[in-house]
Amino acid sequence: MRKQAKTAITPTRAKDYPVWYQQVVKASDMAENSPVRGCMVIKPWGYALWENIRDVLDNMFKETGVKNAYFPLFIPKRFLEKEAEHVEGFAKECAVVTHHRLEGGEDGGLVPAGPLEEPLVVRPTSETIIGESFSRWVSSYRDLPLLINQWCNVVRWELRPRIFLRTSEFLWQEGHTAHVGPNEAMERTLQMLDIYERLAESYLAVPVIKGEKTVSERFPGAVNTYTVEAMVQDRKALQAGTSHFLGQNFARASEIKYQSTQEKEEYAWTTSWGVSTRLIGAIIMTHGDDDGLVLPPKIASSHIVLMPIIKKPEHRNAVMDYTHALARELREITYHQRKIIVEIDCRETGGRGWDWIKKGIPIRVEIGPRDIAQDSVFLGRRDRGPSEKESIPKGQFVKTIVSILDEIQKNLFDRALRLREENTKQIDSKDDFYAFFTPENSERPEIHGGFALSHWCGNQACEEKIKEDLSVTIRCIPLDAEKETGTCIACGGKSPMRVIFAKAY
RNA sequence: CGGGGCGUGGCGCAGCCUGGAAGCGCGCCUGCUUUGGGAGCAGGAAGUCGGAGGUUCAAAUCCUCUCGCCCCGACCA
Repeated sequence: MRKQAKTAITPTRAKDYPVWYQQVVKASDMAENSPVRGCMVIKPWGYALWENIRDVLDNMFKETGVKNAYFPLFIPKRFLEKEAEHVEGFAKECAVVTHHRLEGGEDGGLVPAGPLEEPLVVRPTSETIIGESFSRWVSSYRDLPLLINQWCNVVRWELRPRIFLRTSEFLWQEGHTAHVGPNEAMERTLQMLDIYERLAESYLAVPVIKGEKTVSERFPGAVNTYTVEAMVQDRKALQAGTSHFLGQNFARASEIKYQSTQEKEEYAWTTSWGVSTRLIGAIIMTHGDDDGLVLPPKIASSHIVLMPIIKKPEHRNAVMDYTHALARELREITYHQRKIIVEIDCRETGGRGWDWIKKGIPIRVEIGPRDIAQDSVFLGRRDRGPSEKESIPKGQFVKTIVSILDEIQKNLFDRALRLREENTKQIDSKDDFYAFFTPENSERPEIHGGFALSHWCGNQACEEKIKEDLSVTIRCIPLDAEKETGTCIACGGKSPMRVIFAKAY
């Protein structure tokens, strides 16, 4: 009967997922590209998400004894050269500062002058410079464990940037700890992984799988790398956080030594762990729909927008008073350690409701004279269709707002989990495996594939072969994987367990 | 950096092949009208057609170079 249902975002996810993603970022007013390729301007609506993620994590870290500190942006080049694998891993993507001054050039422009004696590298990660500090801070077993975190930006020169997912500069937190022994360090590594899981699942409503990375996917210089992997709506894997057991590699490189109770000099055992603004990309791709962003209430930039409906001037005062009174009432309510954030949108245009849908605000409330007469509000929820709105008594709304938000939060998680489960397959035959990861339309690949739980013999060559053939990699070896013998999907050799294969961001 | 696609008001697009006064939809501003759930009518503001050269009487349109964005590949949180 009606013209086809319009979506607020074109193209839709099914039509062109990458372009859809960019349109959501734009339409939700979260961020924009900067004049510098690969960098982004994070606007208030996007930055608020980061602040909320930061607050949640920061508290969790501190509950486990971690302290915040700040280390310099610039790292002397020789520091990066200390750990061989580390050098190799990061050398290709480092920004290097070689001068400390600009001088007037011939054509009125500026030219770099004052060359530095030793070039400075803009931190791609801070293991080396923090290691240098740690080496001076640690001398006795009594100084351990040393538990430090910093919130900062880092730079990794990216060839193919994607806003929030892979930018040349991004914001993150990097935790660095030093311990007396391997067990304690490993325990910390996994403890932080648990925190990332908790952040992802109970705050971002993003289901994740904890696992260990294979050798080829490991952090350069690490002994083990652990990850939380999410599946986003085009069924690709997204690494949402990593935690590394560094063994004594960096302690050796940076001379982090302590005297043990036996009066022996020992190298410390270290860890590092981080999550970045990439998480915002994970939120967009996990929950967003064809009408735009969908924000999980627990970390939403704002929770509710109130939209007064004023058709006749004589109603104005009554409607505005009612709206402001409701806003005051709502702002007193605490939702998971945060006061509820209420927006009031007084624009008198029809499209404003859609602006808020595109921004992903969990709850929209329309308030007009008729509602006021019944002392009720007209409510729209972002986990439901744009026109599935209902009138409910104001008192009830205020009383149940927390549980409504919780319900939305839960619905988003359940929906995301269902998507992952529906697209996770145990695959044992090589043909099925190749078919699973091959689109029907190779020109314009449709959304296909997912997570394949398949056997792998542990041989790097097999992993490499799959990657070459299909651009599919082992996302992780799940920590809770059951021991189950089988045959390797690539070579047919013996395999002790299933791992997760997927295309990845 | 290699292959493919695309850059036209804030957003989405047409026009380009065949050169001849910059258009459409949404949004924005003003006014009037209007069951309260993506309103209607009328008027209006806003673009050096990504940038630089060139061909031409005339370039959004043809040619060359360049920059940016998206996809595929190499690299990666």
